Amino acid sequence: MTDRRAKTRTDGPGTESPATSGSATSGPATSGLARVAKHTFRSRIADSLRDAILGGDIEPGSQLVETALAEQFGVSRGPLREAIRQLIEEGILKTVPYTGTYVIDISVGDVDEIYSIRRNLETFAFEQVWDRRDAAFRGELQRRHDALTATIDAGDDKASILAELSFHGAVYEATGHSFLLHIWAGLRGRLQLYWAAHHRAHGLRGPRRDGHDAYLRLALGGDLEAMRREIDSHMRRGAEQTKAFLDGRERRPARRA
Amino acid sequence: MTDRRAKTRTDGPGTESPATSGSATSGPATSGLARVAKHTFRSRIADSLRDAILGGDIEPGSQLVETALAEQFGVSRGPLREAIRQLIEEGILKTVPYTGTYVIDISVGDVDEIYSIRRNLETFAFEQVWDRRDAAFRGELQRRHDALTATIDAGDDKASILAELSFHGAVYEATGHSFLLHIWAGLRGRLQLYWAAHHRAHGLRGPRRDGHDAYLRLALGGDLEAMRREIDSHMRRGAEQTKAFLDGRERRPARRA
DNA sequence: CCGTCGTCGATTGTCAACAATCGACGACGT
DNA sequence: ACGTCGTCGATTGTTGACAATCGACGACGG
Repeated sequence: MTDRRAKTRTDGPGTESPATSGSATSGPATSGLARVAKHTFRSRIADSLRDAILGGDIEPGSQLVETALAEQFGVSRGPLREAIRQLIEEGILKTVPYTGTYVIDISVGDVDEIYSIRRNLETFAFEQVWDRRDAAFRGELQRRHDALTATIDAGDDKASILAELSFHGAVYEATGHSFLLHIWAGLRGRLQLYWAAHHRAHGLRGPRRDGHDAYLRLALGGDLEAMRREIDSHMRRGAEQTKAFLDGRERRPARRA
Repeated sequence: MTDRRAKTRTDGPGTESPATSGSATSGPATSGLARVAKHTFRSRIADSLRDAILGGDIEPGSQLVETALAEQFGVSRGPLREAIRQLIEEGILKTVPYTGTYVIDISVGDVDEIYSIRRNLETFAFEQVWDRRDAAFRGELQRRHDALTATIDAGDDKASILAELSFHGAVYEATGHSFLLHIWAGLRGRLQLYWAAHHRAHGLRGPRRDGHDAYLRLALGGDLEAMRREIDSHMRRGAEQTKAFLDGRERRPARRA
């Protein structure tokens, strides 16, 4: 169906060299020909299903039926099950043997975990990058911040979620730290899930047009300690905001440990 | 002939697979009755295959053939492929469509990444736990340190690897931070892979009988800043040691980008 | 009226066969 | 002798059918 999907997801550690424009690896000059995107059903199903879940098209906590999904995707259950297994390991699906597969349910306890670990890792990322912030990095950060502001001005909430994640992701990518990128992919998925649910429930996540101005200024500045404090407060605000939203929908109490 | 129930195949290397995972976390009051261990082939294959890889029974970089593995495990390729997909997402296998599935190859670049992120996360874990270190935590840490020393004295290198990982894992478990535990599982796998390769190549990883004495003393003490410094130096030493080993076996240069 | 148990539909788990693709070997032409 | 191309074996990708298990509904007996 939907071909040519921009594969923005950096999968496991050791895939390819991201942001660095290098490609100066020894050997034959890469003649500019893009690799021809091996089309295997499994990978496309995984991408498509992940987008549907993280984008909020499938309610958190709802059950996925293999036969129905397989027919919907137009494939057999084999590749579908492998895609499901992949998403389970990514942490956005859960399965109970012989019973069912469910989209993970979001809880306030998870929010604290996600934001606390995110504060730690984002600080770590800035420490790694701090003395290597070149013009390319600064330009990229500025560009993504502009894109974020543009989507907010346009009122496109769904795009603003992706833009904000892209903005924060810039630092992780700049580190060139593949394992860190792998962890960030997991964090990003959770955040996207929370925010999408928030958006679906309230319509808006909040104004926050200038929510990243200080963040950007300090990220481009020279005071690492101030940047640490900004990350700290930024995460604290984010966690409070997300938890407030989740507390408001206490329809279903803690159903999972 | 359709009766595959009777097959009592040797479930791969070692039957101690369900050892380390279960009883650590504080679950609901287990009323004495152990859960009946849903036996699904997929999960057992995944555990068994992971143990074989991380334990060093399968050479890093070698290819896994589905048909051969399936026959060896006595199951069909379906469950096997799902287990493989799971291990791929865990980061210890790689696959090239229509070509092959390979155990990840270890490289010196990865070691720097693993130890740098591990230093950061282990510090984070101690910060989280520091003011909540009760008698149970101290006892558990002491107990695991004793176990580690015992395995070293016994000359059981394979067990000492697991004991050291268990010792360090105590802090992560004490945080009760599920996402942090998830990340630690990935780190632990990599470390186990490195150390197993080291052991297979050199026979020993080094003396280090007192390598964790200072670590334990500070972890039980009252100076968090000193603990931070100890983690820092501990990781630095570990990274240097592992990298030195990997540099020594430069038989096969970078075979992949 | 209530508790217990058997039955049934739904869903996941597993299997064996078939198709698509890749890498290498060897024949062929120049 | 060398490069090129077709063929073949090996391996993974995909499929549809069959078996095992779970949860719920309803019959039955108290």
